[in-house]
Amino acid sequence: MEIKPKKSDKIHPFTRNILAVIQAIPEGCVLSYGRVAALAGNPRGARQVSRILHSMSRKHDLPWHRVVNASGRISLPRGRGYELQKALLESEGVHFSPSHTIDLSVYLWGADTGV
DNA sequence: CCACTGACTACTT
DNA sequence: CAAGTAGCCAGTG
Repeated sequence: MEIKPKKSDKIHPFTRNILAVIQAIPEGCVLSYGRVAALAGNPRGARQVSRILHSMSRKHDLPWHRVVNASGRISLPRGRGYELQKALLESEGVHFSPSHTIDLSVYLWGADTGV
């Protein structure tokens, strides 16, 4: 029978790439929205990443907590997941700075020790 | 199909 | 560092 992609071909490949990228993030590492979007093939799609997380994280098992903004900070407001994300990251070995920021030079996926 | 929204980013003041 | 402005693009109503 003919091979049909079927299955969620309603969404753009970009959207699906985001899911793949996020699921590919190793523990103890993080990625910025812009980075995920770039790896997905759309360096301008940072905003879409957040949207996808909202829509897909419910049905997919996405480690959304490994996604932070370009400043290495959690974008979620307090009481809306901020503390949850922070807890999940710390549980994976990600340390936070005194200013609630993550050292991207150390934890950003693909980044070295910063040296 | 049009309008609005949004877990963003970068630049400027 | 904070606030304002602009660009960006897919999901939802």
